[in-house]
Amino acid sequence: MKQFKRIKGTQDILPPESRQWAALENLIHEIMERYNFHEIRTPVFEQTELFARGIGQLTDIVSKEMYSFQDRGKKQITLKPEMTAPVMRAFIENKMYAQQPIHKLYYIASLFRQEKPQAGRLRQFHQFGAETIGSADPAADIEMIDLAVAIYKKTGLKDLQLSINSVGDPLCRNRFRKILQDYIRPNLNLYCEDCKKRFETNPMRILDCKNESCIKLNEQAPKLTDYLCDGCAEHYKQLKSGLDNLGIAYRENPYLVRGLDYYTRTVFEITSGALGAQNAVCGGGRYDLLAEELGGMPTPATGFAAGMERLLLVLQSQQIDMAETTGLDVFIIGMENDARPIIDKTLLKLRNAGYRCDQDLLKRSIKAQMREANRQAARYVLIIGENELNSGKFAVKDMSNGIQTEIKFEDIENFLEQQKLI
RNA sequence: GUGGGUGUAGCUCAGUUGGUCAGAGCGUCUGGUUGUGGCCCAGAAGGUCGUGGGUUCAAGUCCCAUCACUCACCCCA
Repeated sequence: MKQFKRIKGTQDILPPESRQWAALENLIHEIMERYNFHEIRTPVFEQTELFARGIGQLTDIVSKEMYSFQDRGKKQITLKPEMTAPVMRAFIENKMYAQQPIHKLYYIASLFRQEKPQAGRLRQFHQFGAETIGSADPAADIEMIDLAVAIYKKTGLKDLQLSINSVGDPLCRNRFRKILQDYIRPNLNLYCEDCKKRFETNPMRILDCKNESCIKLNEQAPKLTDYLCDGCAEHYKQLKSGLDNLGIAYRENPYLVRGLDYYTRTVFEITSGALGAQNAVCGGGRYDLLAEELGGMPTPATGFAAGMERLLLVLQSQQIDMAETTGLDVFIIGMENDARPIIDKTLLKLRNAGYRCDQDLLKRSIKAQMREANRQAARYVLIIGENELNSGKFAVKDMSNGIQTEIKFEDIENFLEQQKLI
């Protein structure tokens, strides 16, 4: 028989690994609510055009990485490759601006990008993130960075690096673009092939090139932060002093350019040395023009997105276990068929009372069942065989010390109560 | 799309210049006195050595192809 395999770039998250995921998700919910962000959930797919318009036609994501298809109604559909555009779409479509002037939203979502998989990069992957829609104040950017840092800190992660930059607004960016092109043009033929292509389409990216000779050529290159307009410069200055005020360490990286077209002013990135080549664990920034681009009223906004697989990889490399491993409170071993009703009722009663309990479902020998109880790290084992059926008492074994006592069937809950397991 | 690496029991891997090479550890199962775990001991189950060709008297072991996985480039979370 043919066996099925998962699609390339996808993963099965199995126990016990799934416990790490649940712990991380719980932590995200907790911190987000603490910062007064509220969860938003959007569909896994959207009209293709939403992403083409929102993210930018020329970006790698849109031009070559989207999972797009035509549905039976001949509509162009795309599995969402990122969350900011869908969130903004939902904000506009649901007229959320009419409820109140500012919305602080967060999400945990599965995203899809058809790239070649490698360490820390999958085709179906997960991000959590937040968006503050409605505020142009640098305070919103500061809170956003603070929020991301707070979540990482809470996981116990160490050695993360925060990089920040300002990419200005379209006016100062276009002005800078010409200045930059003028600087590069005389030496353009010395740059790598990729950069030659970028020269017209996205010259800012040339500054971000990792090619050694390009890095050399760029050493004296002008920096956008030196050419910001007054408004953008002031915004950037306030961002930095705000981070200083919170004691959040950052590194200014004038060459930090993000891959999505919608960013304005603030951009930032958090990286970890513990990862391989895909070391960006979080990226974000301000996107004041996206709402208009998607057909809404001009609405300033800022946000970030963080990769959960990558975060979990770093946690693993730093040997941080977020999911406390707890064994069972009670494991019930039965040896007689007649014990079935008592086992079932006891389990129901104890589970309702909040104890973690289980039983053997394979009709195994008592020895095998004891081994199972041990494997499950059960604290107490209740044994019920012929003798116990006759006496109306469980043989109760404390697995931590091997001491065994007898407890009446109906007294078992009181007994456990006294042990203060919960 | 481009390049590198790897594919042997459920898992992690040994398998020398082609000729007891089909193995180890872990895991699983069974047993080590009557109805009792962990440690220890004994035993068992489990693999057409990714797949398909080829070379050879003989191929996990060489050659070719193919598939899968993986890492890196590009880019990104």
